[in-house]
Amino acid sequence: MDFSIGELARQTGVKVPTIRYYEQIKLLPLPLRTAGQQRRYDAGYVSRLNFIRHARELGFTVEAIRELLAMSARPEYPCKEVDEIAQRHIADIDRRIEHLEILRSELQRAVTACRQENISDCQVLGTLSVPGHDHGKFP
Amino acid sequence: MDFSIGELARQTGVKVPTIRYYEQIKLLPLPLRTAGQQRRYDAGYVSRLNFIRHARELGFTVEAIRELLAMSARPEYPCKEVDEIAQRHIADIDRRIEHLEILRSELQRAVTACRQENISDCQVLGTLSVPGHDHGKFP
DNA sequence: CTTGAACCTCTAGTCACTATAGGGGTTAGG
DNA sequence: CCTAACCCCTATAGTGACTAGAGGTTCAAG
Repeated sequence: MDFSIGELARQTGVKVPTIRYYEQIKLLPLPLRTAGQQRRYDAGYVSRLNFIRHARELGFTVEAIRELLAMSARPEYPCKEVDEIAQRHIADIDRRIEHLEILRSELQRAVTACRQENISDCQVLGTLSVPGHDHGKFP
Repeated sequence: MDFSIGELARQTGVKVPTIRYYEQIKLLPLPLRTAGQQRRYDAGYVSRLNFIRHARELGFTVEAIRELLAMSARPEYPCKEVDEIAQRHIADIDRRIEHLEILRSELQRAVTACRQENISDCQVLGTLSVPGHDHGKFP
């Protein structure tokens, strides 16, 4: 019923040193140990670690995940709060997507404009200087 | 004609400690110094630092920026290489946007499903466990 | 009972900054 | 010329979220 840290890593896709790191920063509770001090986990850890992994992939910080876990431990906690944290993250993701799209189009513009032989005529480097503000040469 | 590090910071939007950090990691050449050891910059630094700042905002690593700067220093360098680096970054940005959009829709789904009173019925936490794989409770 | 993969702890490194402590320099007004 | 206010200096340590390495121990299969 119990299994090793390597097995937990396999089941969740979280690397072994990362699991130990999560334990150290108290994202994961201290597991049982064998007589020889090796960690032994059960299914509960798989759920919790999957939750953590997925939340990390969604861009939640460890701090935010700690909040969510603390909430989930108290079922009387209103859903509204969880919802709020998630909403904050959606707004954040939107900002990041928007930023990346602007950057993408700027880079794309730079690249398609770049059809010269020499770097001195290449638009990419020029575009990387803030466009519309400064097109000077850097020494 | 020359100005202080604070003035350079104001002109570029890069913080003073970050400018010193860039100098330390050799992204910026050593500036002139006053008799009292204070750094003095000229317009060339503004261009170069604007370039660095913008490239960082575009998601280029310091290492990639170093490449670009090295290229720009040798005008005989073929534009093709610069183009290639930029293309790699566009591909990278595309992957990041795609990832964020998946995450966004997952979060959105979780939030709109969350209309219960108590966390025990809240879908957000469930959705954060990997959907389709594990909906167990974590202790 | 032996072997070897997997485990253990501890420390240090990564990236790109940011913050702090404890000083010294520069400039404008009096 | 002096002082206040503000800027600047170095050096070190801290951040987040891991990742890597050294050097030693344990467990399960054969």
